[in-house]
Amino acid sequence: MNKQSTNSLFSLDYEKSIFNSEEFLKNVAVDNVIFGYHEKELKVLLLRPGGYSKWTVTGGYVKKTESIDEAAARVAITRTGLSNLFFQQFRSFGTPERVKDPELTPELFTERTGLQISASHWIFDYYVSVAFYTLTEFSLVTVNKGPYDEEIAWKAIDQLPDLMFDHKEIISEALKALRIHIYHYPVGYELLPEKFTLPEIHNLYETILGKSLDSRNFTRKLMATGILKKLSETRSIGAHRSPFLYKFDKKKYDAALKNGMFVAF
Amino acid sequence: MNKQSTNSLFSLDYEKSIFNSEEFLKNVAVDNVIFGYHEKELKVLLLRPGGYSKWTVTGGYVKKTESIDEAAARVAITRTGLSNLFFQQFRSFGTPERVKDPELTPELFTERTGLQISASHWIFDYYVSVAFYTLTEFSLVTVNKGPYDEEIAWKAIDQLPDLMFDHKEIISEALKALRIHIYHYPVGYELLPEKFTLPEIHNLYETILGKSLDSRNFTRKLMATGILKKLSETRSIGAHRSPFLYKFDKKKYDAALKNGMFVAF
DNA sequence: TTAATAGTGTCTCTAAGACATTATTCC
DNA sequence: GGAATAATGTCTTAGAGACACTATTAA
Repeated sequence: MNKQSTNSLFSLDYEKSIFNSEEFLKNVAVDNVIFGYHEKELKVLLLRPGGYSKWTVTGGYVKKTESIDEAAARVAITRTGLSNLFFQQFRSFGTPERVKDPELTPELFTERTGLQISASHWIFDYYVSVAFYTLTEFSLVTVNKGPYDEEIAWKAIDQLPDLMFDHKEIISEALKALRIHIYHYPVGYELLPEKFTLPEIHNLYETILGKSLDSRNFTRKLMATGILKKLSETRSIGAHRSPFLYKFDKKKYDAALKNGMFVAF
Repeated sequence: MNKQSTNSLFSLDYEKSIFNSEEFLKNVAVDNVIFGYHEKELKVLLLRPGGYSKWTVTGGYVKKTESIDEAAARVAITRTGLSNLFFQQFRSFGTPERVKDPELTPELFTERTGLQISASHWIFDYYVSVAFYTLTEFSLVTVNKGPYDEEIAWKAIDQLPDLMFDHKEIISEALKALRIHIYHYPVGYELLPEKFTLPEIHNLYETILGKSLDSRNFTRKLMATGILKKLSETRSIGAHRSPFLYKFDKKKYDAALKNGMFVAF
């Protein structure tokens, strides 16, 4: 669990080529706030680039041949190794001040990477971040560092370290968007095992919403959506009554994802 | 009403300079879907560039010194002459296919504008549009054509002409976003005269939502939000009972804009 | 039997939705 | 008086929210 590697999805040459190649759109990037859930904890995947004291959310540039959605998916796959994660665009951020940081100057950039890049290069202009959030079960993930990253780690959303640029605001807006999302769409398919218990999904909702929910009302309302199927199996959890297992009714789940639903928790 | 002019906010030299200057961010633009309401009609402000058969929503590039919000506001001010309009970012659009149009090729571009621009220039790469919508009362507006625009006009949202690129989808998403917005925030300050009647705001809501609302329930729910103040004056409307005039309670209106509210119409 | 957790039913109260009559104005 | 529009009250019903007891398991 919580494995970490610097893997072959990254190469130094590849990263270096970004700044000079004609492969990428200029002045645009995607940021992807990767939320990880595991046993009542909601965390976010953060990086600390080498030589910096501050952390960043995962992100990347957009290739001229791919859409912004594809770029966000590529970021998630590169960092987590998992494809087909649920992700959602929620806002774009763009102000001239947003990429100003005393630790990121052309001089320090050169010092850090060994690359000679003119101070008038477009990467020192401000860029617009199209921001997404992604949901995953973090115990399934082997996180991948890039060559310029000193650390990559899951951080609890209520104990965030110092963040670079406006990334604190981006995370806070991502969480707001997720909390609105959860009232209008089903959540959980990527966050729970295939078979799970009512207390497990109850905990998931409480964790994401950051508040406790009455179990009787929660169950009544969740079952009323029709997205769950009760199985006849139970899970043994020691010296306690064994909870029943449930599965998502994938057809109804997908229909609810597409058409929306409303549950007032 | 519905005036039109080519005014000094535009100049040909200025427009030409966009493509070569270092003043703008590359591969990013803002699109601003300007909705205009007047007497039970919801319209959108569209342009038809000279030499094209298709129409576009208003938009523009982003200066390196301004935020995307400022760019969207600048677009609205330039086109309508009005400042302080309500506007809202709702989504960003970015796929390699989105700016492909058989009428927009480097050759045709040169033919149309007389500008020699290399086919590898960044304006022929795809760009990401950060999309906003703006609300205004269209009888107050004097619309402004740019030097490359052959026509500018308000078009009813259910009778849109052929639109360039993905602008049909952008308008459709803007309308969806506006309809969700109207359930969570007050709407009307920029769309109604200072003093207005209940039937007038009732029509506004019916027009935006595209459905009829029971007047008794509508009044009850709208008054329950507290954003309206009933005046003792009435408006004379001919051989009918004179409706009372109302004003927005600006303090409560702004608080509701900031904190959100919920009204299920 | 005890300790821990799972599972579930009922009451109250608010508010959404459906619905029709009276009031005002001017001709 | 008639024609047009404004204004408003009540009933029903669905569901949100508050609340507590019984069932199961294994030590």
